[in-house]
Amino acid sequence: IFSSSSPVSLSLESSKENQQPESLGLGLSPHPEGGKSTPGFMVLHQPTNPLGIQELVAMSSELDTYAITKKVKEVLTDNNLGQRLFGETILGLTQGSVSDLLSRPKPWHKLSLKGREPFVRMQLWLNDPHNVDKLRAMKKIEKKAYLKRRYGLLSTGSDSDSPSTRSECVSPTLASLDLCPYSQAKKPRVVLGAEEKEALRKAYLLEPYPSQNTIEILASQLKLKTNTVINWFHNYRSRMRREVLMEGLLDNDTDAELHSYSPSMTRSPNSDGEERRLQQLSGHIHSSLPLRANTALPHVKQEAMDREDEGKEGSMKRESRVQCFSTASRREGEDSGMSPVDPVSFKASSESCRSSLEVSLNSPSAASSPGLMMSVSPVPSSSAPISPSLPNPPSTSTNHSLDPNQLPPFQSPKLNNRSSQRRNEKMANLNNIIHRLERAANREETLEWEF
DNA sequence: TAACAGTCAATACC
DNA sequence: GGTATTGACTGTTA
Repeated sequence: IFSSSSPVSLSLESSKENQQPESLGLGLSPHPEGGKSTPGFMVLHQPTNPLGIQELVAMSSELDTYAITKKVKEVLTDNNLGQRLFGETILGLTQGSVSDLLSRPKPWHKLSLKGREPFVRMQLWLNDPHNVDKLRAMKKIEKKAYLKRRYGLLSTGSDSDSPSTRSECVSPTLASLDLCPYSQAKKPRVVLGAEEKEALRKAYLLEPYPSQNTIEILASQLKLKTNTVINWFHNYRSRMRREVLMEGLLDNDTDAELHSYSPSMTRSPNSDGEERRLQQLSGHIHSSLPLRANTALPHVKQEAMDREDEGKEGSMKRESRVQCFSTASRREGEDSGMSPVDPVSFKASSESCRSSLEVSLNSPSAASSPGLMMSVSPVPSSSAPISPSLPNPPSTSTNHSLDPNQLPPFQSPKLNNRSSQRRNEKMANLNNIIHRLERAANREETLEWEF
């Protein structure tokens, strides 16, 4: 995993003799710069290491983040150790972050220094021969503390600020007495409805980088705060990007790895309760977009559109969008190897073509726009997912993914949700898409990208 | 200053 | 009870 020339040589192979037990093991403080800490779990983080974690990170050569997370997951599950315990004790992260990291590790070269930190910590932890024992010890301590609290033996001492309780008030009684200064500051979490998400997703497909105006229109029509819409776009772009990175990572992986990897990695960033079910029909990021024609959508149309001849402009705009997308993917194909649907690469072309993105979200032109075309209809790869030379021209074709009647029959999610065969089909489907896009980009087949 | 990376934490899911 | 998802936030970057 580490090159031999690495100044800091870490290896997945645990080596007892070449490491200071505490410095390469659990001895690193998760927050060397005095950042937010996780009280109650610092026992194992005595700052005995002469090198700070950041130095280690900076000196470290490339790590195989995928191998590390895979190994960590293995160790954790084999030893029945939870992500929360591991995250708070070893990484200084919360359970959700750990889950995220473990199921969707970014490639090393795509990580910032800060982003590399948890992986270095994981590597150090893996190198520690007593890693599991230490975590088990922590688990015991936690359990004891929990029992103490539970059976009323809790003093106001250190137990009360353990991670499991630190976000709460000391007790519900105190909270009800308004003695908790944070109880009123808490905002209720916004939970977007399925239709809102769908509308946002469609808007994203049309315009991954919406203008302020578009954002405001979206917000008002969906009755959301503009910040919520902005955040949604940020998050979605970010998670899209990561998803694409993961696909790339998988692409380079062996078939055996593919089979053994966590099913969650093929999930799209848009998965949630309802959509998880839809993912039976469509595994990856593009094909999982539930584009139902009958969904109520906000009418997002930029003002300029009103001044133009929509009928004539419509098809031209669609062509223009295809052209833009093509440019983006060609550029991508040349450098990082990222997928052509990466929003970063899309941005340049998107912006340069922004004036051509004036498409009503619920207009027929939107339904058949190439942006939506990219959301491949949810058919298994075995049924020829994409044909660059589909017979129907954009202006007259009906997008299959928009027609609920064309969806495969709905099946119980539990029947095949974890089916590795289906997963592989989906992955093959995605790879097929990407390769076709790249090939088409290289050949400049800008008008044949219809799926 | 917009977009980003990384993360938290509420909540849904298994 | 553990894990995954996701809206919101903070700090960084270009």
